[in-house]
Amino acid sequence: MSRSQRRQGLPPVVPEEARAQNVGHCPFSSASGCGEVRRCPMAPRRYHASAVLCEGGAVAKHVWYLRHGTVALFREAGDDRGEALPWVVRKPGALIGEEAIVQERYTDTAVALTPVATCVGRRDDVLEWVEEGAAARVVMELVIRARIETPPKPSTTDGSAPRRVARWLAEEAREGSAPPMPRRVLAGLLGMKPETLSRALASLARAGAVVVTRSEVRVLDAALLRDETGR
Amino acid sequence: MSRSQRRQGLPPVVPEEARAQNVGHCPFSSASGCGEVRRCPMAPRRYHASAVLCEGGAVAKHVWYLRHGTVALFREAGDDRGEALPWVVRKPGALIGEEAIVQERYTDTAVALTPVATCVGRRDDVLEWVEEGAAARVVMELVIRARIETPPKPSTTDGSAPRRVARWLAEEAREGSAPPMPRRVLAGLLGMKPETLSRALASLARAGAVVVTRSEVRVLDAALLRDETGR
DNA sequence: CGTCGTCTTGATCTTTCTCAACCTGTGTGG
DNA sequence: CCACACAGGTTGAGAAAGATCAAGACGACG
Repeated sequence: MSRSQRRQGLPPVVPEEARAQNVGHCPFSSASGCGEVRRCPMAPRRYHASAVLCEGGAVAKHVWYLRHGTVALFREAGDDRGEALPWVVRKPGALIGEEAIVQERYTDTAVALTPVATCVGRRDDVLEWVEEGAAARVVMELVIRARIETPPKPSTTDGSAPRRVARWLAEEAREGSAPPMPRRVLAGLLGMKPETLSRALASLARAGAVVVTRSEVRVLDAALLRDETGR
Repeated sequence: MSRSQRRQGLPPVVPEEARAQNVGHCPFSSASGCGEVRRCPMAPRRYHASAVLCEGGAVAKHVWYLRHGTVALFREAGDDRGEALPWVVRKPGALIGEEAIVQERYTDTAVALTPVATCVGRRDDVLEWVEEGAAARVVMELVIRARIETPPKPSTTDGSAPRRVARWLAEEAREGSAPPMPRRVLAGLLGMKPETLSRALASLARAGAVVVTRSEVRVLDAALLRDETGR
């Protein structure tokens, strides 16, 4: 796919290789050079695990580009005061708080799941900057990619709990370990309660497909996992 | 929010009023004027209800801007051969098949739920065109808006079936009628089986909150619906 | 007017939620 | 350094919700 972009003349803002390796290169720095003497408005900034980058409903002040680590997005479910559920996990190469480009307030609450390295930009700077074509192209590509990668949140309709868990592991962990995140977050992403997730993981462990510790889920037998996944 | 955009100099590509009235103005036509003598690559085209605009996995040839009607997006669930589930409904003012800007193939299958009016552009033209800043800005805004408006697909975790249905109706139908779509699609969006949706609607009808016919769901008592929604 | 697909309704069975107790690793203060 | 409290996670038993299977009703359309 990056081949076609090159053919079309659209520079791959985040080279596939870089994305794959989670290299923390910020695509904006290169984009900012295009045709105008202006510094990239995005400056490096780190957060510790469980830090809250932005809060849904709050006035938007910043936009982030995620270079390292993972961030979970929570959205208040309409009238569900309090209890916000995670609905997607952003990985390196994604934007956080990009809704600020289009509206005054954040829609989602963003919470770091791991220590996180970002580039932050002040909203005003980013808005001004996006008016030039280069930055807009970058943002456009990042947002489209994010939407492609975002899998619809599964529900009971998409298979039993163990199956959904197996599917997620097959996708996210492959042969290695699953990205670290609290059980309640993963449960939310998979449309089940933490207790159900716990049971599902236990059953996969019993089958010998995974090893589960409190802080890690490691895939032992991908084939076995696929069995559980399919059918 | 549109106020702030104006202040920032970012022209509102889709005026709020127009969006609200579902007026089918294509924002690209105005954007295409900016600074260059080039015609807008998007040409009007209509589809009948249940037409398939594009198929997930197929080589991308076009990108659509939706002016009138609604379109459902289906995604093949990993290994679930066949049985694709709808995961979002696009309304006027959204793009369809925008993944073509970033990759060679469509990710989702797009099906018209109603008669639909669009502007279509050939992928190559759109790619070329997006390289200029103006079009990229427009695309960027549309995609970000779409992601904001896309509610995470609810699961049993987000309340019982009748509750989820009530919530959806309160959001989508307000005091009037719900957007027309097959039951199986709505059921998919709400993370339940058609049978369950049917029962949920029946229970809301029994409570006097809605009137349900085979082809229409009309809200009678929004307050009652809200009761069902909350708690 | 008959056929077909979609939707509804009913009866049953499975799954998952719920509530509760218990476990375990972490961090705290004595 | 140890005891202890605490949050997050696990496990168990019971109840409820939804899925499933099957039969019928309704509407669209030829």
